[in-house]
Amino acid sequence: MSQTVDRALSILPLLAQGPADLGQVAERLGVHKSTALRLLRTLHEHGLVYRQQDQRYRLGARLFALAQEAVENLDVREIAHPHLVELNQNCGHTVHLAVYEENEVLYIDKVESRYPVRMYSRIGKPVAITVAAVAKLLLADLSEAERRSVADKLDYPMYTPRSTPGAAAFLKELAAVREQGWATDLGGHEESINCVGAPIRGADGRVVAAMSVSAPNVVVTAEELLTLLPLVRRTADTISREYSGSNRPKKV
Amino acid sequence: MSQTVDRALSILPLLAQGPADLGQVAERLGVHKSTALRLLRTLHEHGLVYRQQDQRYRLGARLFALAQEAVENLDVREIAHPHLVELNQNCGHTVHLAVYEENEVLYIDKVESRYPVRMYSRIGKPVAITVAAVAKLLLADLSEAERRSVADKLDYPMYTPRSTPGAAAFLKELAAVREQGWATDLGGHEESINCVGAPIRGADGRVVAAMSVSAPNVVVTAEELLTLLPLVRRTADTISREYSGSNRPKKV
DNA sequence: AATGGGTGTTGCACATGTTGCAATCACATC
DNA sequence: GATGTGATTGCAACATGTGCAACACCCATT
Repeated sequence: MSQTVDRALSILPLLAQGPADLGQVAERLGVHKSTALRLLRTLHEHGLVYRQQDQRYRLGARLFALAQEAVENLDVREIAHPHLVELNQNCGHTVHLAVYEENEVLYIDKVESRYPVRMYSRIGKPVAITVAAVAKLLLADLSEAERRSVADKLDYPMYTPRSTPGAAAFLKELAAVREQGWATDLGGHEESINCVGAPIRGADGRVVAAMSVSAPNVVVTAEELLTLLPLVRRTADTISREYSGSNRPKKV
Repeated sequence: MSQTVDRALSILPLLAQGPADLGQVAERLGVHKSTALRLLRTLHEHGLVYRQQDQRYRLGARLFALAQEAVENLDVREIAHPHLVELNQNCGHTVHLAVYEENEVLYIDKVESRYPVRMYSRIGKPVAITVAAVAKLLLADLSEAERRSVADKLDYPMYTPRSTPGAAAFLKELAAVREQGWATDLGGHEESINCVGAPIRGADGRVVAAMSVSAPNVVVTAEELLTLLPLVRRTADTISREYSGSNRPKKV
């Protein structure tokens, strides 16, 4: 909508891939060097872009600070956190909290497993959307049309033989999740890791976030993990109630 | 330098404080509503801004993803990480890695304490710059003029009675740190928490990052923590060597 | 139903801010 | 000291962004 801003913002994902010098930025942006320079300067003044000693540009510090402030202002996260910790203390496994936003699902909180074997994930990192239990929960709550539209847009990487193979299978899985009110990921992302998850709902019943417990096979089998389901659901419901109470919908 | 981009970017910190509606954004930006709308739309298209159900805007998901990608591409971080983990396994305490950038010091990596009592901190969060050991290390390496300039610009909040009280004291401390090649924070940020830190240097000898070990009084006394200093310094030196090797300076 | 205040949104004429060029500078390397 | 690469600046042309005013919309009142 605004050409200049559009160009400037296009620089960010470009630099996210690694540092680049003025010429590279200009070329990949399709503009004259002088134009790129001015845009970079503006980004620099706002701290979103940093200039290293060798003159190349990379993403700057304020970006982290912003992302940090943003995530800390999310109501759900704040309310959920103590409950996630408690759950972690009860079962010892890694606990995740995730939200859906514009075709992406991302972790906004995490409590690390107390076992030495941990799974890799990081707050802010986009979730493997086609297989993760939290992703299924969040997408399952969308309208029929939205689910279809999102499912069509996605890629279906076969992380493991048990990954969701395509849109049809995914939609079927979402329907099942919607029906039963909880979700699993049994080795769909990494062969040896299983998850059980449950949705967190706002006062209007819509899913605002999803949480899950993950553990590797070497610690507990999938069956054992499933016995935690009631506990996970209870925790999610507690958070839902607390969230609904403090956050009465202003509209709708 | 670019008015439009400048205005658009000014929206981000504004939204970081909490969601705002179109009118508020326009007012705080000092522009017409229609202008603010177009800027917000552009930010929205790039995923930096999200529109919630009640029409208000808040920071968007892509911001996290960007910050995430950026931090993962930092060379020092990648090289340092395994060493930080090893150090953590040897001593059990929380280990931090931080860099300096444009008047800010921020954590770029962290390995959690294995003790139940943990200190609060988070990757991406700006460090308490006047008291943290890592901040002292990073600032101590700046030129005399830069140190003076930064020291003057800072605030000196008295987190505890042992916080650095002002610019003069801070500069003196920096000189000492520069001299001795390591730094501490003994209860300067939180009464009961102590840190010891050491610098990580590039091939040209300049400090590129700093690391520290932190532990609360209840776990180890300050004296006991100081006995870890040789280990911390050794780890920092190892990282420095590895970093210098893989990262020969292109210029200067 | 009708009214009114509060939003967010669109179309448009004007001029401001942005663009690309070409020239210049900074700084290596040969 | 010449040569090449990349960053930077000044400037004139004009594409872009701007504010205005009108409109659409939602909700609360009467």
